[in-house]
Amino acid sequence: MCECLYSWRMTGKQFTSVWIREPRKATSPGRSREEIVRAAVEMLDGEGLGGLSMRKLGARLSAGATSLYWYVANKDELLELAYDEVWAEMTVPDPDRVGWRDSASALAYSMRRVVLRHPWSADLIGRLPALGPHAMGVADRMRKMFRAAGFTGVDIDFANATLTAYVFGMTIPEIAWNTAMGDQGYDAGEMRAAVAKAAADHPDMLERINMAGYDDPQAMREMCFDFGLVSVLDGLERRLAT
Amino acid sequence: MCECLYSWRMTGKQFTSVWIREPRKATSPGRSREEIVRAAVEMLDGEGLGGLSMRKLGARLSAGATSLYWYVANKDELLELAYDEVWAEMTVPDPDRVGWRDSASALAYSMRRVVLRHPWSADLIGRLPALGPHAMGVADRMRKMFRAAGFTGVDIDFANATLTAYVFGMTIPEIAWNTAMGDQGYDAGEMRAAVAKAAADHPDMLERINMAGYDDPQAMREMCFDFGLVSVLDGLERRLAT
DNA sequence: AGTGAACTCGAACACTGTACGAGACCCCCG
DNA sequence: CGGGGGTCTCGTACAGTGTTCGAGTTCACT
Repeated sequence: MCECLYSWRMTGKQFTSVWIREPRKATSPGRSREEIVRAAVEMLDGEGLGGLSMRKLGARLSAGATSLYWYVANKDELLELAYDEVWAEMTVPDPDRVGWRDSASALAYSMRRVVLRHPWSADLIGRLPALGPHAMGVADRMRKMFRAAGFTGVDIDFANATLTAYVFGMTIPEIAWNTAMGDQGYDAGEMRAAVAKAAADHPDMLERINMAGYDDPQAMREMCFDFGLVSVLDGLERRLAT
Repeated sequence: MCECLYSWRMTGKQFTSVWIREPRKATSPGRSREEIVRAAVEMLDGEGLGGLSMRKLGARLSAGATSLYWYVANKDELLELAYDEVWAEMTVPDPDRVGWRDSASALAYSMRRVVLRHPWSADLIGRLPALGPHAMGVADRMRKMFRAAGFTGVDIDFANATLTAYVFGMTIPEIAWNTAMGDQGYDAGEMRAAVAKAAADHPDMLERINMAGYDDPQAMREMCFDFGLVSVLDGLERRLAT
């Protein structure tokens, strides 16, 4: 499963990001950066992170592989651009209308849904800088939300980081699981047996595996997410009390 | 920054893991699987995930590149093996002696430290199945811990997942930041200016960037981690009250 | 008509993981 | 002593990857 491989190129480059570099003067020709990013997102949605290659993306746009490099400096830069599109789909309800807790809760669920919808983004979260306009927008609204809740100073950012860490920390493995299982049909019994084998030395773990609910992991994970979210929000609320 | 690239091979393979497959009969020749994994971990520690290639690893062991495939089916499998070594370094104090809360807290800090020590593992967390003996051991001890705390049934696993999600969700971006900054000297002022540019449209975000503490991100992140951890543990404690 | 910028892209480079098959070693059995 | 036959090594080759380079094309404007 999880047939993945990564690589960090170790070129000692400067800290850069598409959002920081001076953008190329827009000239709106036939091909545009927007069009390229859109096609990239489609390709990523359809084939996953490994399914996107510059050559294939070029072919999809009826262009030579290396033509894209006119609009985009890097593949990484392209990924940054695509990544920001994902943030555009996350919604933060107005805390002044629904209260900060409901707002935070809705945001958490929105984040989870969006990432599940674009599984490739899970591999980018926390690894690519989220400095794009959409990511900034979400961060900004989150700050307002936690400020409305009563947090002040650095605590606003701490609360922010805590909630984000929880949501993504919970969702990332969920996606890995989904894609591993989604490749071919998922057989609960077979799966259980496989994991049981790995847990053979730990009777306590075996008990867990044989527990009710293991057969419907979808529902289980939803319950788990909610349990954790309520806990995190309770914990944050407690910070406000003192 | 973050000059990374990933790829998911899309071969529709079966769900497998080193820990599930029947292991090759051990014959202890000159080269051994243990030795290979040890060398791989060293290489990963030194050069990061992208610094490990089968050819280079082979060269380090004075072996041909493809010789390793006798001991290891895949690069992924090798990574699974290396990954499990990381779990071996995480410690869970006995909850019966120090109480579940201190035990959980110490574990969280231990996890963070270990992952920071092996930054490459952050790219594997939640993506590779953690079914190795060491990962199982930690999971087992965590179950005991939360059971000792008073959780029952699925709540044990929910609490487990919540804490893990928080710790890793907090630590993963921390590492991305570290490696991006570590490549060359980190200049606080320059960095601040760069991010400020990205946040130009959000005065609230700018306020954050100009806040005290932004110059010592190391200390800041430690405080942040603690803030979130206390919140999460408070939230979990609250689940016990009802 | 000429100039220079905007843009395209084929070829090449240096990598990657890994399948395959030929060979080397060595132990054991006849 | 003469072979198997398993264990193990590894050179070669293949199909990819991101990216650089430089030559070529198109086109608007002077």
